[in-house]
Amino acid sequence: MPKENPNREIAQLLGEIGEYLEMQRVPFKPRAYIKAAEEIASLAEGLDRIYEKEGLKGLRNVPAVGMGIAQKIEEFLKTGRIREHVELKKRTPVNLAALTAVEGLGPQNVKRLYEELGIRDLAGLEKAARAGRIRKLAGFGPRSEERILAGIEFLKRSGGRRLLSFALGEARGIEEHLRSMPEVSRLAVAGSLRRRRETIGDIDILVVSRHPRAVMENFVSMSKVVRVQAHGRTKSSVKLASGLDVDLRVVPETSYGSALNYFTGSKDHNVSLRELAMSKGMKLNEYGLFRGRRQVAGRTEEDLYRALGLAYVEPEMRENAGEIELAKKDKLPSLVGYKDIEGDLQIQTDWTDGQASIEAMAKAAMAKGLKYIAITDHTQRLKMTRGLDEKRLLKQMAEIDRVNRRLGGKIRILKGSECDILKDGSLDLPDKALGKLEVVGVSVHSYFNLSREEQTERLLRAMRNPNADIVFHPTGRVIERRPAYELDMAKLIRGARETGTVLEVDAYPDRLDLKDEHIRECVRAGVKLAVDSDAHHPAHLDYLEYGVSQARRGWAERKDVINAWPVEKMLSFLKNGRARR
DNA sequence: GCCGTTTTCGGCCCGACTGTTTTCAGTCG
Repeated sequence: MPKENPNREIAQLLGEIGEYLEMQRVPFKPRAYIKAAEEIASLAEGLDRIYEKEGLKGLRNVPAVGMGIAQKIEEFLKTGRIREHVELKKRTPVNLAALTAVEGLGPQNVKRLYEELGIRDLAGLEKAARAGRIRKLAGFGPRSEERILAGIEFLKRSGGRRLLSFALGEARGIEEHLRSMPEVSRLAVAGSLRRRRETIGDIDILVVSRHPRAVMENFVSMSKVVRVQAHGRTKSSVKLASGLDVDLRVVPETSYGSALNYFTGSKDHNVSLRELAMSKGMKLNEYGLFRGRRQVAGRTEEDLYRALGLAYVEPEMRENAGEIELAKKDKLPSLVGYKDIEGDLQIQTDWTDGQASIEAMAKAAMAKGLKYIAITDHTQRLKMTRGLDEKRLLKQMAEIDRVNRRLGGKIRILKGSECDILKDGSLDLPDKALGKLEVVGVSVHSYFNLSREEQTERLLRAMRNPNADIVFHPTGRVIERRPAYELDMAKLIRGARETGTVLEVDAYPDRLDLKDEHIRECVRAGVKLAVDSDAHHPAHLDYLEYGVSQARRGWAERKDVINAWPVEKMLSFLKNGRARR
């Protein structure tokens, strides 16, 4: 298993320090630690590298990290531990992260459960709950005990988060169900789903209705609901058979915009908006933007942002990552749109491990409104996919010519390849063969465990090949299943810029590779992207949507995405790239 | 502990719901 940078572990330790301090009711400090932990967890670069390069000063440049926390990080990097964490843990020796991951269980309750029942971890918690010991504690009861058991069950089953694609499917089903009610006058899916995060913890749905009771009743009695966790007048919460939680909120029409904004998040984005509202002598909550008692905005999100002096911020950008500053200056990027994609540059067929013919894939793409696709089957080294050698590749090219003629120009099928990158960075087909293709993708399917230096050099060498146009799924990660191989991303992006190579945003639901933060770095560096479905079946062309979300989360505009361009412009860009190498 | 077009000191988002409470604490988003 490749070794990952220390960010995850440091984030966990700092987060636990925060929760321990909360346990002791220390004011304000807990939030500082927890905030720092969140920032670090989402940091692209390893803290070890930052510290190597710029020392304490570099660490302090990380958002939410000041002198105190920077020194704790330094301590960890030097000694492998943080003394304060060790001390706190000694006082309350529990597996804090695991216990507070149980829904409804926070630091205060963990403390009581430890002190009164000696519970230290999930196993102990489960045992005590099953034995009916928890309900005897003051402040707890049978319901809390039940909830704890259900929380443990969910953690065991799902690890807590699901893929975007999965959650989106569930959400759209519920959306359709509720929209069929005459009592529902407006409905929106909010939360991290609306921001299109790559994994989703729960589904948030917002409804405007004059008859909240009827909507709530219908919602909690849906057939997929296995448990009702809350059932109030304006808020209900259920668990679906799939294990996903769904929250439903009902608000009045006049609050729709502010509620949608509030429930879309992110939390950090909202906090910043509220602070901005306060600085302007107003107050923002889910019911509206208020000056004194008077509501000045909140019926729509647009009027809300306007009243705060901001340009409208697209949901995918609401991560408090600089978007508010840009919105103040009306300098937000104009994100690539879901309908901007003109072609798909990675498609497999039944020549290798795809399930449909070239023609069937082309027709499916036409039906989706695409103007061009590249057929990019695997190459010979990938034996299990019956990868193409030079001879079969030539045959396939002839077949593509035939299909193109048959389809009469209604869609253009480009000749391409997903050419394997060998261990030393050379490519799996001779240059002479690759030179005949219009779109050459290159990708890694072996030797995931090379050292960071070797892996980076391997990819750089592949990019220097005069025929390599695009690096497919550049980091190789599979969400929640396989971490990315070790890679110096900054170096790779520099290499892409120097060689004019395109980096892919692979839209396959469990890949989403590149990640949003890497996309942002590409955009900043002027490296172009290709958003591809990686389809192995006609239905997979729908995955393009997830790739576009990902690109939008990385602040990509149309000009950054080559397959959002007309085919001739796209091809001449690739040709220029080859000429530069 | 962090942070700064009110500030290097003095703030730090805000409301709903649950469970077990008789007025509220804990948790969540």
